[in-house]
Amino acid sequence: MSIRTRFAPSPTGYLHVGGARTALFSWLYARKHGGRFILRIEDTDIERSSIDSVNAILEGMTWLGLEYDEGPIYQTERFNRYHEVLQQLLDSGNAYRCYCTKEELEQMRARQKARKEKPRYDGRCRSGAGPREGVEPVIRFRNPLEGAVVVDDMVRGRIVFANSELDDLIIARSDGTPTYNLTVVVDDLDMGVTHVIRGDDHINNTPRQINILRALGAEPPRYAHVPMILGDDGKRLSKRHGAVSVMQYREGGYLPQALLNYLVRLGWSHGDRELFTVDEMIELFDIRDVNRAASTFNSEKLLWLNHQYIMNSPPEQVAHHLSYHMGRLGIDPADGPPLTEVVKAQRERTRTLVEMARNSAFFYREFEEYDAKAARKNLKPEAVEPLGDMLENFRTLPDWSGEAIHRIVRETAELRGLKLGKVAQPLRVAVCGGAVSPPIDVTLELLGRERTIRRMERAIAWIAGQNAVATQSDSG
RNA sequence: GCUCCCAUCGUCUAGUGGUCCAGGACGUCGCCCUCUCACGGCGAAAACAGGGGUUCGAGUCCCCUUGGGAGUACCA
Repeated sequence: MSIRTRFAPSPTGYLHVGGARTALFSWLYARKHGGRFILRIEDTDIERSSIDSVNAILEGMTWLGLEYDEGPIYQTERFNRYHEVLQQLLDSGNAYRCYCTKEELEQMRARQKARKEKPRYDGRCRSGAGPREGVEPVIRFRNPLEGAVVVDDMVRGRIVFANSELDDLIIARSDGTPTYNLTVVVDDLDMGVTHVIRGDDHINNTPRQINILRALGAEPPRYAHVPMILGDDGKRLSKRHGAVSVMQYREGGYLPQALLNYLVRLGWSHGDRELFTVDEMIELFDIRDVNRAASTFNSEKLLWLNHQYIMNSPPEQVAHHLSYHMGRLGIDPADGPPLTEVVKAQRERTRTLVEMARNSAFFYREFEEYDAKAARKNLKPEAVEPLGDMLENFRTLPDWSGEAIHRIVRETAELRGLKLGKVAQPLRVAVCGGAVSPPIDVTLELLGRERTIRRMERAIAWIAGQNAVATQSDSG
């Protein structure tokens, strides 16, 4: 039998990293076994679902490259089917109408809690309650009273639930709409899902779903409950923990590959390996190797991984993603050196694309002003002469190459009896505005002769200006 | 409260009864390289939650305690 997995988010917010990892695991499992991966949108809670959320989820999946083979399937389009199953359950006696009011149920729960019991429906309508005026009934599933449900979970092993712990859950609201536990069961059944891979917050729902499945005369799929991802405070990851939306990582300058690699290693490992291409993940991943314990999201390690991918991915690929961030800064890459060259020059010193874009802006447009600290330290009167020397040489340099530029910088230092840093640093600040850039020869080569000369002149003038101000205030 | 799940360095993890005075990675701290920032190289500190068993032998199996998490909805 060919394997079919699914990712079934409810569209009540963006795609967050926890959901993305669950989706990744499902996707990998299907890919590894040559099966199919289905995307299903669980939007039966009309109050809380939104089209914006659907789009946000789709956008996140696309950016990560988790393409689905079927779907998206919307549960709201399957109401006829759910009603059919509901009727079937009613007819077979596996479900019944319940006329208890919300108030009654709340009181029941309050009393149970006061007695330190587990709050649950006591089954008062189970043996055939008659209609009550002004009460639209809900439909409840008639859960077996005795016996146990055994789940052989692919990551947890065997879990046993006593039916006596379960109550008769609501499978249709009083407005007739089906609830989650019914729709998952029907959908997984209809869609031929063979492996349900989901967060372990669903473990407690599993025995109920299995009971419904059995009442329908179906065999349950295999289950794999993967652990949750916790925030820095040890609590379940949520919107309170800041950047948890997948798309926020795009904005933050992360490569989708890096996020995927980080996510797959959270709860799964293959010996001592840290870096996996997507193809390697598909080859090596096994749901049985997934950890049982919850893990904490560590932004520092993600940053390191992102840097690894920036350094080791093909420059063209990095450049492609970088152009998005250049665009966000209002920069047109046509106004300067090729982006792939910038990537090669910057990749070792920037851990995110946002950083790379920001630190490379000077290649494409003038910077507003010098970094105060860098200027104070390097653009001093004693820098004027070496800068002037180099400027003259640069004007007449026959070939504007890194080697030639490097030779001039080195010779200037030797001629003036200065350490290389004393010459290179002022030059760096002059052309890029700050104290940090790629090696000076690489920087100048990419920047081009025109811009280099203009900025050196500007720096020399600026130093003179500073000097004049200082002299003035001295005499005043 | 009740039910279920979980427990190796700060974090992610390796480890499936002996080869573990516990290995790797991130981070941290030294040193080296160096025109800045980095990259890179070398090195260091850092963990089997506690207690009982089982066994010749336990991080590895069992039980209890403790600590965390989830569920307990006419949410998914």
